[in-house]
Amino acid sequence: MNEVRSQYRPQEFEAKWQETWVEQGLYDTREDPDRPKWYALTMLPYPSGELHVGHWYAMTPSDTAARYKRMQGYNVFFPIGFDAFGLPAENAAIKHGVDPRKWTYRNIDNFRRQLRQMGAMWAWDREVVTCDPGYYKWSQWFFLRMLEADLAYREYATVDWCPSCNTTLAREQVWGEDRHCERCETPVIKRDLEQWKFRITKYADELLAGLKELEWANSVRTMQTNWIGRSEGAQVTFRTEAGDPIEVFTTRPDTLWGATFMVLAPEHPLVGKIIGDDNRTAVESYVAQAAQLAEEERGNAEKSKTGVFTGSYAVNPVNGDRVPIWIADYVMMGYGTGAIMAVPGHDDRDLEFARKFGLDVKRVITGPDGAVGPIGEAWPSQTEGAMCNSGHFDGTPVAGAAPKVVAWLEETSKGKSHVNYRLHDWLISRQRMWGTPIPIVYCLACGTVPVPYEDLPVTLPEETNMKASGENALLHTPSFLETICPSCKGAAKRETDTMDTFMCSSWYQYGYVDPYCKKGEPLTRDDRPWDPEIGQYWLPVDQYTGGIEHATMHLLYTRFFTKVLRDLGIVDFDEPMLRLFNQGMISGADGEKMSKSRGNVVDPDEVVAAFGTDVVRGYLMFIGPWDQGGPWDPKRIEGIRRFLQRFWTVANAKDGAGETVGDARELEQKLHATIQKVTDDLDHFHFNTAIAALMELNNDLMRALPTRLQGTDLWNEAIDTMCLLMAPFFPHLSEEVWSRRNHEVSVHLQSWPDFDADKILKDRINIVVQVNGKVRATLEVEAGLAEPQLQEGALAHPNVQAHLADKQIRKVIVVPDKLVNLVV
RNA sequence: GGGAAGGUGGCGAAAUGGUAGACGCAGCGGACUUAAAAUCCGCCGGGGUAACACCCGUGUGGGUUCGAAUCCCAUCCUUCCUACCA
Repeated sequence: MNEVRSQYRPQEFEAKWQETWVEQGLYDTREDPDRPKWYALTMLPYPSGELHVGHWYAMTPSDTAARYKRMQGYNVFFPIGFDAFGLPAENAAIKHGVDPRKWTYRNIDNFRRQLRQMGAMWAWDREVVTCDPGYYKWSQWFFLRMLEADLAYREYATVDWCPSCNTTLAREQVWGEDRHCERCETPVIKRDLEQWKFRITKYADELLAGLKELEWANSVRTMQTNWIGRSEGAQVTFRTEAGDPIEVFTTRPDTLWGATFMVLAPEHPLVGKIIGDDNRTAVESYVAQAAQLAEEERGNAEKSKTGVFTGSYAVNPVNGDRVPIWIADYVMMGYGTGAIMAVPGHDDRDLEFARKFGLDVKRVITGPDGAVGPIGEAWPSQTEGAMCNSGHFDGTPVAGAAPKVVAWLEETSKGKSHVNYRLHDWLISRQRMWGTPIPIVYCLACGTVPVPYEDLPVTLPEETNMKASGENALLHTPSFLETICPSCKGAAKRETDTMDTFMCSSWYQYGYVDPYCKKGEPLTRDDRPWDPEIGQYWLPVDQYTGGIEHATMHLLYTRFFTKVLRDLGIVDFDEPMLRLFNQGMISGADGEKMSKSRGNVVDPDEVVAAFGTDVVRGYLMFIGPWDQGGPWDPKRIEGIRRFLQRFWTVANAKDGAGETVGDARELEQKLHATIQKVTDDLDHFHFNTAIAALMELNNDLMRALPTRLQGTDLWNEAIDTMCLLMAPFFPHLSEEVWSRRNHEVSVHLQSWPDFDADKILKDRINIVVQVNGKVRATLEVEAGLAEPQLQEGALAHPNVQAHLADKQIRKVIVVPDKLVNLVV
């Protein structure tokens, strides 16, 4: 038989099928109201130098899932595009003198070629490139609409600045304990600048509440919840003895009576005003020192506390206590009001500070034993104890005390209920040229003037004057910079900051449905960025897939953006992506993160040349659970190649069937069980176990190959079904085999196979017999055997009898078709 | 300090209350071959046995249950996120 077996040579047919699918328009997009739609979206790539095997890891399972939905009868939309603005292009321009536009489009060409090699069902007819003016004019249009709605604003504030990238960053792009730039890992510094921001904090509560509705992984929802950082409490006004108000935020209004001092952040605006003359030198040098200190050291909780007394006092509004005002860098200007009331009796940090500087410690909540004993350590419990030393609140149980105190604060105008968020407004200004220009003009006469809708897009200049210093080239490009004020027609200058590229990716899922809508026409305020009918059909996204690294960046921004679009009347839903699956990361063969410097990067071109696309796809899906990631192991890719070879062998077998009788019933059972298993696994993104199930069925077919089963109707049904089940994973091989079996219409236009539940039931079943829960025997019996017979069979087994010996059977547990447990 | 995900053979893993290790890699043995590659067949957690039996085994210690990798409590370790957050 060996001589009739042919070799599986994917290189001989993969390219052919890719061309055929394009010719046949197999993956062209059509809105079809008669079929249910399924919008499957995978995070769009940034076209850096080359496609990485990490892209394959993210994208091929997404494609498999999309293909599966399509075979189930959905009209599937699986678009692709390029997130094409960003610093690498600009850096290449500065370093090598290449035009960032040329650099980017050249990379995109290469990406397209490599993406086509995946054999994925991309909707190329709806491709989007975010650096095309036809795309970014809509980003500018959104900006203008948000400006009108007071959701975009300009503010002079302290911002994070990356000295290496020469630009400001959003809070979300500052990472780690040392507060480094997300891109280049340089620690950021603080700068005071006038910057554009989006009012994402306005949606904080809704962004929190919406998470409950989403079929997203817990980890992402938790990360967003923590990032938004909602805490309930009260804002209370303390006053200096001179009468200046100092607002503090506290989550423990029930401990107000225990405030024995106050602490301001060194950057607090009141600091200059309240310094007593005797303390001026000390305070000023402390503030100067704090400004010098890197955030990383300030942020380090291990560091022992430092601080300085201002010489001023404030009055505690609830009991009139005179409390000293200190300055210390453990209070951060960026959270709450930048000032705190310190309650050392009930807060560890305040206690540490009080001890170090000899400040009063007062207990206003009774301890666990009900005593108001000596202060050993801070007593932070919010559930045990009762208020004391707190005027008429004495005796109030601490559980539930806070709302009562807040109500009283409001009645007496000493404070008010307040919710504080960790979330900051989204800073979108970037001092870089390779981005979407912010459509604003600055005029000496008229001030800040938005570019009129009909003048959009504000396009980037063809030629730019790149500076080796990395300074924004737009500042040095007069053709861009110098303009005319839309309002007074006088000379004016354009905003040279561009938008954070997360702006582009906040709405790309909408851009895909109708790319570059209103080509060439002047825009108006009332235009729509995509045809509402097309949008109505496809939106929102049904299934999103991508890495978890975007949990508090892109995934938060795009949710915010959708809520804005809803409030602008552009979409009629609240959430952009209903389901989200986060794949893991593929690492190098050494288990380390793939990177050029480590030399462990796998080039997809090379492995595809060696093994073919289908093998690479299959290998990536077989590594392990998709959300877990794992190392690239060059040896294990052989396993998938062998599997596909064996399928090829089985599927191309002709004649040569042997004399032995195969078990048809067993094969039929396995066939239907496999359909069920693969269907169920694909529903849950369990690609690895789905492939294992396909391997099992194929192994059974290998065993049946030399029997008389080969060539029977059942055999042919099994091979055809294998083609269908394999099609989403291995689109080329299954198409090749399908066509060799004389099917005329593409395997990818077939329906997903159904299984027959009756056929999955086995005729004969192995029953486990346990004595005291330990397996002592197995019995092969016919399915559905009644309990008494099962029990009888179990007792009759010699090994079971040996274990029963002369013991008394106390209890018998029988699980039909599964096991008998004898308790003695 | 707070949170999330994990911990199972030599390795990637499977099993979500019912035969632990499916499927695959590596390894070992065999067939084919002058030989090798490829391909095919078989074995493959540890101890134990001539072979069975039997004993041990899912990070660790308890618990629930006829029965636990799976559920509960405690604890250790790994990875990630977050953090003087008031």
